[in-house]
Order: sequence, then C-alpha cells, then structure tokens
Amino acid sequence: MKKPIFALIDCNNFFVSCERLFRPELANRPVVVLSSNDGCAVSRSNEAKALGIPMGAPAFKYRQLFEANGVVSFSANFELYGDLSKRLVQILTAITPRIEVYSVDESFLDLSLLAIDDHEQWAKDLRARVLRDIGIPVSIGIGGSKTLAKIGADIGKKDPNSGGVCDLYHISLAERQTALNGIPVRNIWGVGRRLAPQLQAEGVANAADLAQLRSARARQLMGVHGEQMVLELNGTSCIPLERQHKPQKMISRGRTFGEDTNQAHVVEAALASFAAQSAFRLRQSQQLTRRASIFLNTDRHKASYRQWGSEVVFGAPTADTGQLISAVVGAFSKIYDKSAAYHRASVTLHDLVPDSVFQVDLLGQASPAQHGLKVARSRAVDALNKRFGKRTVRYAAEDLASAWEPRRKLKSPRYTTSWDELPKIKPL
DNA sequence: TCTGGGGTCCTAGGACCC
DNA sequence: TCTGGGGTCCTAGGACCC
Repeated sequence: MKKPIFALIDCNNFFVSCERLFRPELANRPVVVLSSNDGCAVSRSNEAKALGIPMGAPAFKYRQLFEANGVVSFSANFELYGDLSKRLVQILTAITPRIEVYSVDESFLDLSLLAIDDHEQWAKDLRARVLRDIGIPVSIGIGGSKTLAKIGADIGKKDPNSGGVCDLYHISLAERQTALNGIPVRNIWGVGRRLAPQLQAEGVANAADLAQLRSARARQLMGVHGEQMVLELNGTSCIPLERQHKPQKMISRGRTFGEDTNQAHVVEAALASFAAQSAFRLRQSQQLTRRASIFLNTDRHKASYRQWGSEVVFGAPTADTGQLISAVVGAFSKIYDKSAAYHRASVTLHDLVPDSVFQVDLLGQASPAQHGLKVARSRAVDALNKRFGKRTVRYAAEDLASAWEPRRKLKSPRYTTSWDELPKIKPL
C-alpha cells in the first residue's frame, strides 16, 4: 500500500462566496450569512472578519456594527449552497475516485496514485479552474496526513503570499516545524474549545509543540484522538480516506421556533413536520428505524430553562411517515405542559437498520403485508413530491399551525435550483 | 424583542453473564 | 476462612466536527 498524499480542497467563506456569485457587487464588501431565525453569523467574508465579527456572533448584538459598516446579511439558503457544492464535487471526482466528501465545503483527495510532478503547481491550477468553472475561491492544503492537509489549507487561506495553496508534504522537516510553529493549538483539527486551554496549561501552545508531546501524555489528556493527532502532525497518517459514506446511525431534524409557544397544536405541527422530514431522509438512505425520540426545551438563555425528552420504541422497524408522526405526537401529549414556553423541538430516529431486512416483530403485530402497504404509500408520496415539488403531498398534521416556522427575512433566491427564482438579466 | 442545526466518536459506569 | 475477573451490552455525558 502506497503512502497516501492528501489534498484538502476547502472553500473560502463558502456560504458568503455562494451569495456573492449572484451579487458580484458585493465583492470586497463585508457580508455575513446568518443561521436559522437570522440568529448567528455562520459564514463571514474576509471584510466581515476584519471588522471583528466572530464565528457564531449573535446578529442582535452586532446590529450597530453591521449598520455602521454597511455589512450585508443573508439568511442561509442551503438549497443554493448544496447545489454549488455538488458541482465542485463533480469536478473533483473527475480527477480521482479517491475522494472523501467531508462536508458541504471540504473534500479530501488521495493523490498518491496520480502522476503529478509538482503538487504545488497542480494545486494552483486546480484552484484557478474551480474559480473559473464554478466561481468559488478555494484553498488547497497538501500533506502526508489529513491533519497536515487541513493545516496546509489553513495556511493557504491566511497567507497572502501562498497563492491559496500550501504543500506540507514536499518540504524538509525543519520547514515543517516552522510552519507548525505558526499554528495555534486551537486551530488544529480535533482540538476544540475544551482541550485548547488544557493543552496551553501544559505548555503546548502551537502545532509544533503538540507534535513533540509524548504519546502517553497525549492519550491522558485527549484520549485516543490525541495520540492519533500527534502521529498525524508528524506525517504518519492514522485517519484514512473514507470513500463511500457509511450509513448514518441516526437522523435528526429540529428547529428553534420563530417565536416561543405554549400551544400544543403549534408544537405538534412542528414535530409532525420534523418527523416527516426525518422519515423522508430515512427512506432516501434506504433504512428503517426502531426507535424515535423527541426533545423539547425552553430558551436556554433564560433562568427558567427546562427541557423534556421522550421516546417511542417500535415493535417492527418502520420508515412510514404516518406512523412516525402519530408516534411523536403521542409522545408529546404525555409530556405536554401548558405553562411552558417551548422554544425549540426536534425529532431523532435511532437504531437504524437497512430496509432490505424487514423482520416481523416478536408479537407478530406488524405483518410483512402491512409493511409492504406502508412502503408503497410512502413511495407514492415521495414520487409525487419529486415530480411536483416538495410538500405537494403531505400530512395534515404538518399544517395544523405555521407559527413555529423560523424567520428568514434575508433569504436570497434559489438561483440554481428553482425555475421561478433564476437570476434575471437586464438588457442594457 | 433578537443567541443554529445535524452529526460522530469515545469513555465511564452499571447490569449482567459465566 | 477465603470474597475474582473478564467479557459484553447499554446508556449518559462529554468532546469534537462543519
């Protein structure tokens, strides 16, 4: 087995870059994309970062700063981002099948089997091609482990002299030391909010320090991940490329409500809607669930914070929307408290099994024939919605109320996925 | 007034088994 | 009198990722 050479292709400020594609006048201006309910900044242009707007900044706290500096805000438009992401993955897949689509804006490639003389030049060419064909700026990092490729991409993004790429593979040990010296420990893949201060207390301030940490100590402080991290920083790959996406272990859908509510029918409509979305996802992934749970909470920023959970176990695994809706609504009715100001609700499906193995439950309550009917019903609904648009056919329970729906005042059109929302071109 | 959403993996501890 | 130890499964909680 050949030693891997990883490239990480990482989109710069991805959501903002997607919005700018159709609003070119926003180049060089501070732009942010906000989370659900237009709550927090989840993507920021370089100009917005330079204004000191941190990741996750609550919009209401920064309103003054936004206004004073002409910051342009968008509600997140995941349909648009997903479509552009798919186009980028198409380009990358044509380069090599040894690709791992790690997230909506990051992919790893293993280049070790490709005939490339100059990896840095290769990365620069790819970067230019993506910019030309899709219009999204990317950073590319190259390294002998995924962790080093990540750090390379980070350097490519931040160092103005890098041309957007950084090769940490074809360099000397001393050069790598120097590069790792400039990476604060918090920016290493796998070091989060909690571990960073612990490491700093140990005198481990940057990636070069962590690369020197004794294996046993790394394990004590961070568990097996820590041991791996040290090896990866030294160029030994421990985290392999995951080509085919593994089947999901759970599926969850939830939302913070547009406004808090104590109305049972509003919460029921939300839960029904989440159950329907989860069930659809479940069928898409060709799985069945054996257990569904609901989770509700009040506003966690208030002193009266409360939370509730409840779950339903199914006699036989299912992916039927109707069955899931009645299960979650039934679970809610048992814990409903009319004095509570519900702020957020979610539905999670657990214990997923492939839909090819349908097992009769022990009590024989669900026969294969019944199961077959439900499958046919769901398939028919999915087919109609695919042909005529999402939610053309849906359960009445989803429509009992709409008061829970989040606010998205600043959403851009679905330029690339909806005929009604194509960009318009004005004749001169 | 206004603070996101959807996941994964690891670990520790208890129950239970032989 | 002596009072084991290893394995497995499950769950809850905590850490991380984008």
